[in-house]
Amino acid sequence: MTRDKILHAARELFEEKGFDATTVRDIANKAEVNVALINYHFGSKELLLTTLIDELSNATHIKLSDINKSTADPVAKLQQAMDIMLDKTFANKKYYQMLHRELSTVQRPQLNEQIAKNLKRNRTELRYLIEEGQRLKVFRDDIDIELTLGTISGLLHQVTNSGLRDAFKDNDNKLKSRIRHHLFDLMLSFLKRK
Amino acid sequence: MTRDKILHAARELFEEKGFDATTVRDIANKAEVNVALINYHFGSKELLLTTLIDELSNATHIKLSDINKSTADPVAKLQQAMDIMLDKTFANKKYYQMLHRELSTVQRPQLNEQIAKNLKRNRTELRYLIEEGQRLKVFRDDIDIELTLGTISGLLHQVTNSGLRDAFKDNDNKLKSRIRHHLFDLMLSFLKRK
DNA sequence: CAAAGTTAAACAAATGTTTAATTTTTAAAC
DNA sequence: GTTTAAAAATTAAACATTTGTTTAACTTTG
Repeated sequence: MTRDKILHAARELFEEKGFDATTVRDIANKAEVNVALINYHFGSKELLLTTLIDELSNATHIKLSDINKSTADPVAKLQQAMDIMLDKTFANKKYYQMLHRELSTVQRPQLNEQIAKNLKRNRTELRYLIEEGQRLKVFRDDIDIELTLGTISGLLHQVTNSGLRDAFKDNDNKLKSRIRHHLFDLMLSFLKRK
Repeated sequence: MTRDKILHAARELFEEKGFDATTVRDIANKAEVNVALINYHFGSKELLLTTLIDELSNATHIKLSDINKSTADPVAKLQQAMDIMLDKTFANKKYYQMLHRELSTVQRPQLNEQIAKNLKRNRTELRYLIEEGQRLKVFRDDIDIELTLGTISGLLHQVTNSGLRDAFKDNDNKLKSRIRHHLFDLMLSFLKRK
């Protein structure tokens, strides 16, 4: 189907080169369809991107709510959550790269809203998980939760955006287990009551 | 001087809207000079950016080498270093935002090299500081240094790129001291030997 | 007067989008 | 099952802007 061919080609190009650097003709060529079909099916290049993100937001969503429902202890829950986040992040590295790249621009403000809302969902669940750990007196309660969440997403951002150039000599699996270990170590030595 | 007027206008526009979204005519208008003068003085729009970053790299460089030379204990040194990094980061927020925005694109690879080299200087000094703390048996030596550095720069990246939207309701000074406190707390509970 | 600096205009290429014509698909009528 | 007409999809071409850059004439400076 034409619509899907366009979406597929657009995803690859937006993820690879970014929205601005990708022309509608690039997309049309890769999808092997006529240029005009992009505007015919999506209205505009920008609406193509919004549609794409909308459709991918569910597929890439990091679902932590199940963990919150379980009765495991806070430490185990946090580890599960971080594992899932790591998996999703690595599985959709290019996609997150694209989101952050687009988020860093100031044009298209409503698209920024869309992306920010998208990324925010994970934070809410993770915050809840930490707060629960605090209520159960397992985690310290004299910490800055917002910045704790920022620490985690900051590190994951480094993963997706190759801020870790040197560490990136490793292959993905090796790197993932390194980050996993570091993140557990870091967060637990910070969060756990002494 | 024309050259400086252009550089000054270019900095403001690149920091605000980004390189691609800024046109040479934007720059010429803001600098109140003729468009052709940009190419006359700098050769091209891209060379204008490289020149700008070159000239700013010294002004914005986070100089940690003095700290490394001192004889203070590792904890104090680390705190000093993080203080300086925080100050520089806040003082040049828009500038770092621009660097990371540009770094996230894949066009202009040699410019990426330039920026990466620029950002890397800080990491080297900080790594040395931590390694020294390890030699003095003050810091743990079973940690992943590369990812520890990534954690710090990841958090600072969140600062410059408003990944901390919610926390950003605070003014800069309030936010800076929050981050300072969090960073000290986080890093010391992670790094210090028990 | 020669070199450097400045100007307005033109240039060439690329961009997202629209148009108008043509083909294909859909679905109802026979 | 075939016909038929409206709707949907596709096409090539054109369109209107915008872009960074160059040119050629000029003014200013040393």
